[in-house]
Amino acid sequence: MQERYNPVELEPQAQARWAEGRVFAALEDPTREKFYCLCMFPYPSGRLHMGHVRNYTIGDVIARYQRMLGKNVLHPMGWDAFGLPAENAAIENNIPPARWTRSNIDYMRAQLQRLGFSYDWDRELATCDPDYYRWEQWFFLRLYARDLVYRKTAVVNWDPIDHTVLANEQVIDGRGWRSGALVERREIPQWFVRITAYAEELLRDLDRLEEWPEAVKTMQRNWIGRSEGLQIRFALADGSGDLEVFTTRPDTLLGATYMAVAPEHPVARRAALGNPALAEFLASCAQMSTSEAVLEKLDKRGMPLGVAVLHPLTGAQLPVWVANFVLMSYGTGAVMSVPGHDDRDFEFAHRYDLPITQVIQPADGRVISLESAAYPEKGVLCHSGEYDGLDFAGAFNAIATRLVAEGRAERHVQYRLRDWLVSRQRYWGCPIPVLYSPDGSLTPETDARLPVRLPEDVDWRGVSSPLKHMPAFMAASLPDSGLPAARETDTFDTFFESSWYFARFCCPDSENAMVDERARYWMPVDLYIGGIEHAVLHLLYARFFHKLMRDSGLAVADEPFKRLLTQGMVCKETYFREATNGTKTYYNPESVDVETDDKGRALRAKLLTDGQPVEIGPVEKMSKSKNNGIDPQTLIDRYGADTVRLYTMFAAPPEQSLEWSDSAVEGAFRFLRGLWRLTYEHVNFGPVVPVAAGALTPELQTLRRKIHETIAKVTDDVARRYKFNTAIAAVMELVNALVKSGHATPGARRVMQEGLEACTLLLAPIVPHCTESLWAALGHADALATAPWPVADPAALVRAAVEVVVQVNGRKRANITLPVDASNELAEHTALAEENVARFLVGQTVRKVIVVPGRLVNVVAS
RNA sequence: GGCGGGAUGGCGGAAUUGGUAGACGCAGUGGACUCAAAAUCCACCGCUGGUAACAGUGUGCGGGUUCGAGUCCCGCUCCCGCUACCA
Repeated sequence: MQERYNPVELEPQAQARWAEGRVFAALEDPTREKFYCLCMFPYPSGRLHMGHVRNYTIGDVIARYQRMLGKNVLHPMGWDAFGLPAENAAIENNIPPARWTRSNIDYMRAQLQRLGFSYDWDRELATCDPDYYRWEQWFFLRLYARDLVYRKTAVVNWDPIDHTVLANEQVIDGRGWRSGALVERREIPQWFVRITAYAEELLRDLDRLEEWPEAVKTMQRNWIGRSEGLQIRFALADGSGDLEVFTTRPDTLLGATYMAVAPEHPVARRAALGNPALAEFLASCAQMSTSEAVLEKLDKRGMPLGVAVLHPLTGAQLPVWVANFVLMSYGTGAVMSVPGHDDRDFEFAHRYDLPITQVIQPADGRVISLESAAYPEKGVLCHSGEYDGLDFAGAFNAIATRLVAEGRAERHVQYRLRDWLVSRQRYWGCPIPVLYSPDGSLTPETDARLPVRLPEDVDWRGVSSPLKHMPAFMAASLPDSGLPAARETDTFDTFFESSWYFARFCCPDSENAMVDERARYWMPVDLYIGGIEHAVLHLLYARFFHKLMRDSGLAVADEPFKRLLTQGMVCKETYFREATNGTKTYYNPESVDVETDDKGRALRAKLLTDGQPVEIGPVEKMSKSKNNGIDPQTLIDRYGADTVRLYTMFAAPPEQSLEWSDSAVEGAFRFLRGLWRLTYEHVNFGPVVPVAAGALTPELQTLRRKIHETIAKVTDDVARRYKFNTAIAAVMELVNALVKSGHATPGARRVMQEGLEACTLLLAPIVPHCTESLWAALGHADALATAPWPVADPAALVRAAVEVVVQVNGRKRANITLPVDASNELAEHTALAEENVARFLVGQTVRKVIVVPGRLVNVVAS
C-alpha cells in the first residue's frame, strides 16, 4: 500500500479493472432478485455540469449498495440526443447536428467513466440512433391504427421571418427570439397523441404511487385538472341554436346575468360579420400573445355581441358578450357569468355595468355585501325560488336533475389536460413516418420500410428545416401502389423519445421488437432519480407512454417507475457589478476573492483580475446567466472523483438543494486522506493477532460497539432514509474514534481492523475507487464492488449501562448512569439523589416523576 | 390568485416515534511543530453573565396543548418552487 493517497493515479486503475472484469454488466437471471436503478439520461450538451454529477452520484451509490445486498442490478446510461441546441450549434459553427451531438456524447461518456459510475455500458443507447427511433416510428404506426394519434389544425406561434413554429419560451415580448419578428398566431396542421383518453387513469393511478413524493403527485393532479360540473345548453333567443357552457357551479345558475364567449367562438365570429368594431376587437384579441406573463396583466375587456340567450330555468333573456379572458381551448369556449359569485365575472360586470345579483349566502347566516367583491365561497342558496336553502351539493343535484330531464344539460367531467402536441417543424428529431400524396391525402408508412432515416449529412443554410430541400428524403413512393408521395418533414417532440427509453434499456439490442421478454424481467424501474423540473412533462408523458405500451402488450405493469427520488438543485453564491443603466455583469466565484471578519462572515468581495470590489449576490442555482457554475472536471482533476462524489453526498440530503462550497470539498478530501493514512499506519504494523471480543478492555468493547452501531445507522440511512449525509457523518465519527484509539495493543489493533473494514464497506458505494485499495490493503482478495454489505453484530450492540438525563421541571440538571434494565424506581431514586437535582428542589414539593426508560427522568415540582 | 415546500450558530446541515437542540463538516480563534510557510496535531467555538464551576437564554413572529415542543394545534411574517383568467 502506498503511503500517499493519490486518487488521480489510483482511480483510473480501479476503473480499468471494473471494465476488464465487466463487473457491472447486467445479465437477466430469474433466480435472482432484480433492482432497476435509473437516472434521467442527459441531453448531450457538451460537458457534464454539477447537476448531472449530483444526479448520477446518487444513482450510483444506490446501485452499488443494492449490488452489495446481492441483488441483480440494472444500471444503464444513454443519451437524449435529439433536440434544438444541436441545430443552434449547427447554425453557429456550421457543423451538422449529428456530428456535434456524437462528439459531445463521446466527451461526456468519458467524463461519466472518469467519475466511476457503475453503468452497464453495453446497454448504452442514443435516441438519435436509427436502431432506437425506428421502434418509435413503429409504435407510432400502432397508435395510428388504434386512432390514438391524429392530425389536426392548431393555433401555434409562427415566426414569419424564420418560417418556423416557436415554442412559448422562444417568444420574447411578442417577438421571435432570433428573428425579432412579431410572432403571429397561425393555425397549421399538427400531430397529437390522445393523452386525454388516459386522463382518468393517469389521475387515478397517482394514488397507487406510494413511493413518489407527494409534491410531484400534486403537480400532476393539478396539471390533469379534473373538475366535475354540468354542461348546459342555453337556447339562443333568435332560435338559431344553442350556446353550450361548462360550469362547476350549477348552484349559482339563478345568478347568471350574462354570458361570455371566447373571441374565437363561432357565435362571436358570426356576430362580427356585420359589425366592423366587433371584428376589429376579435382581431386584436387574436394578436395577443399566449404567454402567461402577459395574460396575467391583461385587462378584462369585452364587447356585447348583440345576441341573447334564454335562461333555462327562468326564460329570461341574457345578453351574450365576447370576453378576452375566456379561453376557446377549455370547456366549450363559453361561460355563464355569475358576477355575484365569481371574481372574474365580478370584475367584468363592474367594468361594463352588468347586473350583479346574490344567489348564495354564507351557511352560518352572516350577511355579505356584493358592493366591492364577489362571494365565491360555497354556501346556501337564496333568491333562487324553489332552490332556496339548499347547500352546494343539494342545489347541484336538484338543478342538474331537472336540466338533464329537460334535455338542456349533461353531467360532465372536464379536464385541464389537452392532447399532447408531438410534431415539431424541426430537422434534428425523429421523422414522423407518414406520406402525403399530391392530392394531400395521408398514408402511413409500413413496418417493413422502417426506419424512415433522418439524413445526417446535411448542408445547413438558413434556418428552415434542410429536409425540405433534400429530394432524396422528400421524394418517396406509397408502399402499396408505388405512386409518388412526399414525406412528412415534421419530427417528433423529443419528449417522445424520452418517454420509453427506460424500457429499451432492458433490451437495447433487440432487432425484432421494440422491447422483448427481457423487459418483463427488469421492468418496472425500481428507483428513478432526476430533477423535480420534470415533475409534470416528462414524468407524465412517460407514465402515459407506458400505459400505451401496456395496452399494446409491450408492458405488464401499470406504472413504469415504482419509486421516484427528485434531487434538489446545485447552488452557488453569485457576484456581480451593476452598471448605471441597471444591467448586471456576473463574475464567476472562482475569479473573486472574498474578505471575511474574524467570525467568518463575508464582508466584501473583489475581482482578482482588477482588485476592484464586486457585489455579493444571493445563492442561486448554478447557471450560465448567473456565471456561478463550477466545472466538475476541474475538481475531478484536482481531487479525484471520490472527493467530488463524497462531497456531493455529504453536503445535503438528495432532495434538498445543495450549496456548493469549495472549502468543504477540501474537507471531504482531507477526510479521505485521513482514512487512507489511518489504514496505512494500521497495515504497516503487520498482521492482526486474534483477540476474543470478550477479552477486550471496556474502552475497546465500547469502541467495538460504536463500530456496530455505525453499521446499523448507516444501513438505515442508506437503505430506508436515503440520507447519505448523515451516513457519511456517522462514518466520520467512527473514524475519529478509531484515530483516538490508536494501535498500541493487540486488542486495539484487532478492533482497528474490524473498524476499518466496516468503514471501507460502508463507504464503498460512495467512494468506490479508494475503498477498493483500502479493502485490498486490509487483506481482502475479493472485489469490493460485489462484497456483501456488512451486518451489525447484535452481541456487539449490547450495552451494560446507559446515560440518562435528569430534568427538574423540564430543565436539564444532571446526567446519571444506570444499568440498562434499571427499574423506574431505581431511576427515580438515583435521580433524586443527585446533588444538583436536590439543589433545585429546595423548598419545593415533588408532584410527579416521569421516567422514560433509558432516556430521561423529569422531576415535576412546585 | 391556487397548490406544494421551507425558515435551526458566521455557513452547509443534524436531532428518525413529543424526551439532553446544534451531530458531522466548513469557516474562525488560540496553541504545538517549523528558520518560515504548507501540511499535520491539540484546544476553544449559539448568545449573555462569570476566571471557572455554573446560571440565564435560544430553533422566523404571536398564542395554545403537554411533566416536556425545533417536532403537535391555531393565527401571522418572510423565502423558495410549481401553476395560473381552467369557468
